[in-house]
Amino acid sequence: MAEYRYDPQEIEPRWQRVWEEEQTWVVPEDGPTDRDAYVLEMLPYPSGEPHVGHLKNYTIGDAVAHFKRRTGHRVLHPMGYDAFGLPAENHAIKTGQHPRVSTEAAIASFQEQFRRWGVSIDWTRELGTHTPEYYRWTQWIFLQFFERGLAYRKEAAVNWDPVEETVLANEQVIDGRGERSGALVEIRQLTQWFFRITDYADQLLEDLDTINWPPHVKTMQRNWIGRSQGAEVAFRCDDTDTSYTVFTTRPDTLFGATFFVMAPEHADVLTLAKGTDQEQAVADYVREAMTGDAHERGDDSREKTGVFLGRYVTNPVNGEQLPMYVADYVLMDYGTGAIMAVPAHDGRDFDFATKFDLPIKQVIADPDAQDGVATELPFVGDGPLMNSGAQFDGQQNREALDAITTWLDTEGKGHATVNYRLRDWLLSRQRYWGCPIPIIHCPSCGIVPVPEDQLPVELPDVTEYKPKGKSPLAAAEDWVNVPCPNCSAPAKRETDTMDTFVDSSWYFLRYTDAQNNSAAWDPARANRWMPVDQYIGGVEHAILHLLYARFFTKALADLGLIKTREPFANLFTQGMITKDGAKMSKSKGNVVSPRVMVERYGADTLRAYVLFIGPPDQDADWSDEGVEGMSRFISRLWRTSAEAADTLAADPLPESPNADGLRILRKAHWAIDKVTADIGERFNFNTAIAAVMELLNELSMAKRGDAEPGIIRFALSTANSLIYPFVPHVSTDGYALLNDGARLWEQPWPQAEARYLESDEIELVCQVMGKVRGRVTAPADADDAELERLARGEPNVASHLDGKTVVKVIVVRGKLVNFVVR
RNA sequence: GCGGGCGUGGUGGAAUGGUAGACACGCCAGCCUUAGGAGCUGGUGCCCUCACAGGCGUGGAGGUUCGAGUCCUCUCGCCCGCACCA
Repeated sequence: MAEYRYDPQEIEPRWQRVWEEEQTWVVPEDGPTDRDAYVLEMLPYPSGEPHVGHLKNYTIGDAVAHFKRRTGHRVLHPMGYDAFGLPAENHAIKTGQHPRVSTEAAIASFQEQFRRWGVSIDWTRELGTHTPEYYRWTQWIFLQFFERGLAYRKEAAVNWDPVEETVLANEQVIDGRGERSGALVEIRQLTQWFFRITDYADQLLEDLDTINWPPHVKTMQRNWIGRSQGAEVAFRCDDTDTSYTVFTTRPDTLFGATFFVMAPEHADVLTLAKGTDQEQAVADYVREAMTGDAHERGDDSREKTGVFLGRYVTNPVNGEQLPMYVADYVLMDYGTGAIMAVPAHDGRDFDFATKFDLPIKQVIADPDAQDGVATELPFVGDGPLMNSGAQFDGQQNREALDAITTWLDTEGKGHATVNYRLRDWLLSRQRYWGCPIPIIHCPSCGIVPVPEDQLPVELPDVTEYKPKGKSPLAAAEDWVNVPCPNCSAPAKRETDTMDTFVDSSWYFLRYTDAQNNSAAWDPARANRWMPVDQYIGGVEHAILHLLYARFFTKALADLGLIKTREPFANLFTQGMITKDGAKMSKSKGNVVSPRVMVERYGADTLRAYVLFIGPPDQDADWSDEGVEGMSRFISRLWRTSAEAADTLAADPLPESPNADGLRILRKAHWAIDKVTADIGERFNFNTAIAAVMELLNELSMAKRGDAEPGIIRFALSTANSLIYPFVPHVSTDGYALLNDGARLWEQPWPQAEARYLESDEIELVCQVMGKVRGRVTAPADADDAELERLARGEPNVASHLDGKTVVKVIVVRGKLVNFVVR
């Protein structure tokens, strides 16, 4: 055995050279289009060098791509880089090095590692979102959206990250802090660019039913979109002769409204208070609320604050006068920025009413309480209405909800409506390293799109990357000052850049036609490949990237540029690899470097290890010992193959194998069946690898017995063939050794033969009262009576039946017999 | 608070309602070796036992079933997402 030494550092580059020279993974655009498959992993953000999370991501994707190829598909499996972004820019601020330089160094390192790992990528379609060849089309798409009103500019209260000195999208604010900087976000009133993603709220929600995604990701998207069915109801303020609309999901509680609350940001708050003795108090409160910390304001355990406005509105259902308040627990950006308060049936309103000593009026009877009077308020359950006028009293509240809405509608006082939590996507960033927004501001023409033939608007070089409240691009005066494309008067370019999530919202389309210099893509090519058959990435993108990409796809479909309305037909979200139970980070010093590991063990061992560590959708903890174990297995697989190739006669499979041969043949077909299902029907890569381990264990010198050489060779070839999607190099090498140089990647996937999946004998489990008392060998085709007879004959079973009455016998053919005794 | 997920040996994890712990790590013993972070063989849930036989065992408590890790109810713990969203 000693002379067969597994050397991944020799084997892996040797096969990589073959695949590189022959362009094995390039998928041509000509040829038949049936059996096409598009396998895609989320593109990496290139920074430093790849980590084990990348290794896992691309290993999963590569396994799927290889499996699909060998089961007869033409597979598109491309790679690119999400290359714009803040880390490179922050690095530039610190060092003065152009972000392009550090980014491209990182890209080079990623390319080198992906090749070293042997990932089967069609490199002819490689892209970087930071190249003018790519972002030209990002800008073009922006202009298409602009023309259709899907991209627009408005002044709004937006999230300002004081550390990054840029605005952020709602999706990038976590617990009131900037996603990257961790700094408390401030609210600023700014004019910014938005995408009208809210136009697609319903479609984004409904079409979730048409795609095969993990349920928890769908749920997260549903919650984020936050569709609420309810009603808009108008409350009139007679003093000022104006009407205020509120949104409520509970029109059934309208009769219980006892006061009215507006958000501090509401435009009319100051006007309403004007001339009342509350004027000063309101002004003070609003100023305080607007400058306060947004996160603290969002804390629902904080005591309620607010101020009386000195005015009243009329409750449209009963004419009652309700005092108006301003309070910061009402948010301007949900609903209408004003609410009707029903303290008896809403916790927040209840807290406010208690603090300000406002009336609390129960209008839904508690079915569990005598007289319906709830023992504890607020009461949020269901029950019949009370105190709601003769017309509605006694009706079940959920039914009354519709009745009241209908009544409001006929009275012209309100109507049914739907509200969303989803906000339009704020895409402007006051930063340098991003895609320039192709817009020119002209003093006379206003907002003018850059004409298509002037694209791309290239990012100019600057020397100062640090933002000073506005984009660093503003300092590039030669670039900023341009004639207006309309009237030729002096005008200025937009100096904000786009959120990097814009870049990654359409890259999967570009791969289908990556080298096209006259269009973003040829619709025929995009329609050929789209949607992506299998998308793979981290769950951290469940909302941001995955929602944005879906929005882009729908908008582009409405523009007639593609046919598909959903980008990713199947989604797989991989779990994180941790070390010692913690997320890997430089500061913790627990980072495992794939580069170092691959140098020590070879790529195949690492690839197999990250898949064997556990189910790939779950988090898993890295173990150096585990890698050792995988290294032993891979090495044993190769050594056994190499030795068999040298020492065993290359016989065909025998007509009638001996007992050992048959056993091994059966094990091989069992493994084919198991691995095929584990890869093809689920993502059970860990158990697929375990099945190949079992097969190899069966082939050890001690266990192979008298099995024929032809069968040993076949079983070893099968082991290599089955494990190929995970460890392409070693399996290709072993297979070639065993099969006279045959190329494994060109072999069809093995087929399990039914006649070897069944044996003519089974092990019959014998139970008494559900407890296993023995096992006997039985013919596979034995009938129930025969199985019962065999089970009764098992000595230990017999002793457990002795002196008992058998009241029932359960026979499961081919499996077990269970005696129920008394 | 709302929504989703997860609790199985010393460890990672396997188990269409039908043999709990596949496969692997670790550990123990043995072989081989000048040596081994190499290779090979065997053992390894816990209790009791020389062994056989037995008892216990999938966070906890009930239930359905001939039979429950798996299905149902309640409960405890952990993780993730959203959260003053009217």
